[in-house]
Amino acid sequence: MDIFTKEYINYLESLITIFTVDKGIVKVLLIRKQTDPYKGYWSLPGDGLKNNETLENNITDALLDQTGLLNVYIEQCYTFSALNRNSEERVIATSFMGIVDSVSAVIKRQDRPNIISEWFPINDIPKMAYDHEAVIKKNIEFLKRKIVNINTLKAFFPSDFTLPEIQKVYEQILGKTFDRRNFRKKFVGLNLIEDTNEKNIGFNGRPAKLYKFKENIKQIDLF
Amino acid sequence: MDIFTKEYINYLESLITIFTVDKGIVKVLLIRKQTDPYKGYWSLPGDGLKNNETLENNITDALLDQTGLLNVYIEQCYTFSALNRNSEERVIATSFMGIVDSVSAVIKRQDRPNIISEWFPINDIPKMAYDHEAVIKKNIEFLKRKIVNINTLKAFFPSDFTLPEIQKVYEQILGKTFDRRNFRKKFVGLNLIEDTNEKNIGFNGRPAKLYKFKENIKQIDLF
DNA sequence: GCAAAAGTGTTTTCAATACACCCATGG
DNA sequence: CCATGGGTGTATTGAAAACACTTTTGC
Repeated sequence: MDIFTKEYINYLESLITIFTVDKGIVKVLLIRKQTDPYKGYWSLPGDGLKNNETLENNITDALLDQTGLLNVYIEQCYTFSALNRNSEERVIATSFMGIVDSVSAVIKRQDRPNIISEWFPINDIPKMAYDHEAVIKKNIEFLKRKIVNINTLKAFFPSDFTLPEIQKVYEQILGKTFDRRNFRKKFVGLNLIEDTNEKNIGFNGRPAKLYKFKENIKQIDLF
Repeated sequence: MDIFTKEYINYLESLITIFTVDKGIVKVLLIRKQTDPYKGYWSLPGDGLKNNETLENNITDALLDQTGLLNVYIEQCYTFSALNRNSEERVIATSFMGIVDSVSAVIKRQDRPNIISEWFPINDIPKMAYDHEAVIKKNIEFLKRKIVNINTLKAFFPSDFTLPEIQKVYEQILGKTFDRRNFRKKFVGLNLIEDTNEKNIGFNGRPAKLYKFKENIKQIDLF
């Protein structure tokens, strides 16, 4: 190949939309820009790609460095190559979608006072830097296709969960509502979960049963 | 950003798996490598990405230049960034999936005797250069998810088609068989196609009816 | 005891499946 | 007239949808 010349030099970055569910609300993790351009706007975690690392390593490292999140379930979504997507020089971005459970979501690094991060509900995204709003949208679309997969869902709920919780996650991501009885009937019928015989006390109303996913469930699509 | 330094310099290429259906067989377009490395092996069409073009423009141009194919339905699939995927220097590849109908598929450029291209059935792929076999696999998986979409299917059959033809395409890509009567019932029931009142003569057996897609059909998923 | 949210069962409806015979063409 | 492949209709099955009342907790 003769592509190792000046006009073929490109710069890449990885970006990630991390999802979690916080008290029943599906949220994404954003970082506040403290320098121009787009000072005060919000942005996705991510980093420039060095030529000795893979995109997957890069985004995993960036995530740990910027948010302290470890062992995050990630999937590659899309590569954005519009010439004007970055305001300065031309940078290509590969976006990822990530999921953390609500417990891991709170363990964020506090030793970086210059990194301000915050969880935002997916239908209440603040003003975003660069093309990051379009990136989030694309990644939400990706999640929409993936959430029907049992492993993707499991990333939200690695340990105990209630059926109403899971139903709410589906309803927010898929943008439609389900009948509680039919949802339960279908979900339990799939034989993927088991009752922990514990209850989700401390909330209004009758406490919901706590379930957990069985070990070694096979990869299937629900819905 | 401070990423515009030597260690952040990356080289990219686009690759595309073009699908078509030829006498009922789903095939992909490959190009024979005539120089080392991998001389005699087959490879996907594609090209290095200059820093003043988008991936989509790049792959469209490369396709026209290398195969003469124009107005191809394309969708981005995946970006491969393994350090050793290209045998020489490190090159990142973004793969696309493309579809052409059987009529357009034969119009290939003959003025490039040094480019040898050939259509191969998807279950009879020859020995591939670099990681292109893995790329094809990933792109076939992508097509598998996309073929249920009416617009993707339409790219295979922009004009007349028969129901047995479409059924065979589904069967090959999804890897399962359908009952002829049930397939027809469902497909016709979707109200997406209209009878052209012509027949597919010249083949063995009773000639199949020719249909065409209606104008302005809304984007839906079948199956 | 009242509000809030969760658990439970039955009926209906519609789509998916299974299945067998006849029809139109080429040779 | 025979081989080949395409077109058609019906009965069955199963999953999705619709729907109302009771139960458990917090306050």
